[in-house]
Amino acid sequence: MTEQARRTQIVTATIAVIAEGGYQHATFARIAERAGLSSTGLISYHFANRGELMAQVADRVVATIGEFMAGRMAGATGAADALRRYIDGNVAFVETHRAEMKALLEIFLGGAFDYDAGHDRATKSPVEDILRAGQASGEFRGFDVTVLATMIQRAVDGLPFLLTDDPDFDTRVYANEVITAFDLATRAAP
Amino acid sequence: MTEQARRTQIVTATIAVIAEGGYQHATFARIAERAGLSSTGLISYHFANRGELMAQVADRVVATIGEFMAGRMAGATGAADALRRYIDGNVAFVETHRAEMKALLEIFLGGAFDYDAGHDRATKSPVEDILRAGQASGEFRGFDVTVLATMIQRAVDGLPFLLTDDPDFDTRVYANEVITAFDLATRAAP
Amino acid sequence: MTEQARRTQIVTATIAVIAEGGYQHATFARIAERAGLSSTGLISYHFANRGELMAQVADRVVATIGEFMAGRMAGATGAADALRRYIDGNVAFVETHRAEMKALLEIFLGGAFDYDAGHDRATKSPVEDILRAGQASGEFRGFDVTVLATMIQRAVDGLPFLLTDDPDFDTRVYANEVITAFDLATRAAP
Amino acid sequence: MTEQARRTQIVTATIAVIAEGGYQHATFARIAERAGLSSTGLISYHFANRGELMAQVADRVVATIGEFMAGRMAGATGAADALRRYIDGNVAFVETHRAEMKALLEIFLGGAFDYDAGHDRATKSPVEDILRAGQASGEFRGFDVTVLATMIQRAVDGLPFLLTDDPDFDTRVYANEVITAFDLATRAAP
DNA sequence: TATGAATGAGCTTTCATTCAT
DNA sequence: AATGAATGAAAGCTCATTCAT
Repeated sequence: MTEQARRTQIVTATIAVIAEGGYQHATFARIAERAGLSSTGLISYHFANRGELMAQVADRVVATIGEFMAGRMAGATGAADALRRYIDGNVAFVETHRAEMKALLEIFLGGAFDYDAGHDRATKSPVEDILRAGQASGEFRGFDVTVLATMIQRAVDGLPFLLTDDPDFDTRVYANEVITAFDLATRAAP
Repeated sequence: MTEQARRTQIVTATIAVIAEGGYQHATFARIAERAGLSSTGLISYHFANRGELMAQVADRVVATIGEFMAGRMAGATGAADALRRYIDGNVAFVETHRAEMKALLEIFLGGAFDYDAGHDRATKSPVEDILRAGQASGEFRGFDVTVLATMIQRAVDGLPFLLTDDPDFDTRVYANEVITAFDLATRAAP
Repeated sequence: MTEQARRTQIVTATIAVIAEGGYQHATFARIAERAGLSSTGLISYHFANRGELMAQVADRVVATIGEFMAGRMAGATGAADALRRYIDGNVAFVETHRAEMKALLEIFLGGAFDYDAGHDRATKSPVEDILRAGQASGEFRGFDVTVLATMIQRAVDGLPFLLTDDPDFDTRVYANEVITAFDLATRAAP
Repeated sequence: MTEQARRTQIVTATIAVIAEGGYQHATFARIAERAGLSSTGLISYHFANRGELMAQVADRVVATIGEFMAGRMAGATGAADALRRYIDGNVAFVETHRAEMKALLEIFLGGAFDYDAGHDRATKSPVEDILRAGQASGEFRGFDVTVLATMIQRAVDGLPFLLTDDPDFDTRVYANEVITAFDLATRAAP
């Protein structure tokens, strides 16, 4: 088996284990079992330490989101439309990649792992870019970009937790309500 | 030293340790060291197990928030005003109780501890009550209450994380921006 | 409360706790709770250490057995009759003092406590005396006294274990069978 | 070192430690020290928990007894002869496997470990089978099988304790006396 | 590249015992 | 004589990581 394939396999197993039992529950033993590995030593062989494995998991999910969102954002007709697409796309991603999203949030919140800087750069920046563009074009009013970006990102990231409580919650309702709310909250006065 | 005083002291030390290093980092050894205890056995002596200690920490913070917010909410002139006070009060609480708030969020997100039911009842319900009242009085438009309540709570809970990244961020700006945004997002069309 | 009364109370509680949960389960905390004491320190105050407490428990039960058996053995008409009374008396004691007997055996078998010397002197010797007397009088055949005494004592001590497995086992059947068996096994050839 | 060899080594060390100091004394630390292991974690690595280790010890000794006794019982010419061989075989086993036998008895009597069901099935049943066969063939008289089986098993199991008190006691004398006694106690009237 | 046994630090928890009051 | 908080050693167990093969 090639090195790359092995790493991919381990990362995939890690995502599954985290999504099912949380960050704390995701021990090397459980990941190895899920991946069908013969030894936990194999994980250490391919990743320098636990932190690197978790970073790779985060990277993979962030990359997957990036690809997914790129298709969703393409052809946006303006900042308001872009924001709408951003929210809708993120919710759509959660619908189809619930485990990945859960794993990503668990890793960020789960402990010693300090990935926040990278996270922010990877996830908050696009929203801030949209917001700034909308203010420049006059579509959006003059709010604090950091605060609104935080609010939007947290609204979007809140869906997996809501789904954990109520797995049958209608994600389309969630998307539409969040889109409407931030449309009202950001648009420039007429 | 009286039992109650000791328990209080241990809970206080636990809050500090969690706020600094996160839930996972908060081992009995570190809590004991921070509290100046002679052994971790003293923690077990006063709390049945780790879960009970964390539950006590959560209870204390929730109670503190409750008292604080009761004073802030008193005299609200309507749903819109109540929502404004709710957001402003929560932010004000974070300003003065940064460690407590961080600890509370860490415990909820941090692992095996299943306090979610209580948390929701204690924190989401008040917001939902305000939103429903505003819809009934005609102050608010006809949004989905669960979604908006989730958004508001997550916006408020996001501040401690933002402060972790940038400890000097202006919390008044945060409060005002969130208040304005949700005022726009919830108010009924004229 | 007088010192003697307190010691008696603690010994009584210890017997009850051991009989219910075994030697290992009988911690100072559980004994104190059962006795209604305010602190485990009170046990340490009245007994030098755990070993002394257990020795006192054993002493008390042995003394109780001794008194009980003295009445049963009085008026024996010979060695065979004495042996019959010994077995019957021991079984009768177990019937009426199941907890005490269980506690005694638990202590002997339960651990670091080395009470065997005293136990043997207190419990095996009487049987050996009977057997020797029977051989001297010609009632018993010429067996090894130590071995037969061991067999008899172990047969008698086996009842509590049999009762633990099957609490409804008929103790009278047990007594009569053991009496008959050792009558046959010890009597001199005609 | 292979897993099986390590498990065997740990079981062997556990038998030695129990035989010397009793069940309670046999902590992971002492077992590891006796086996020359680097840490107690190695025991946990090979056995799920303390109970499983003790069960393995019991299983090993029971299996060893079984093999030993199978050779001894083969070719028995009747129930009386089988009983003689059973007693003699058990005593012979104790002669050559004193530590194993002590360990087995300690584990059964030593505490939380509930192996009784298996023990009874493994050790009491064979005796009961012999007794029932002897009653059916007319070799034995009409006693209660459960009681006599208990007596015989306890007589046999008593030898290790007698040897603990007096290590030089002649085991052949013990075997012959027990055989004679139960021969007299069980045989049918002429 | 993979194995799997081994390591050792660290975890929570239990407990008899001590001691100031 | 009694209290009850405190102590500290020891327990079983978990886990990421190492290493010889």
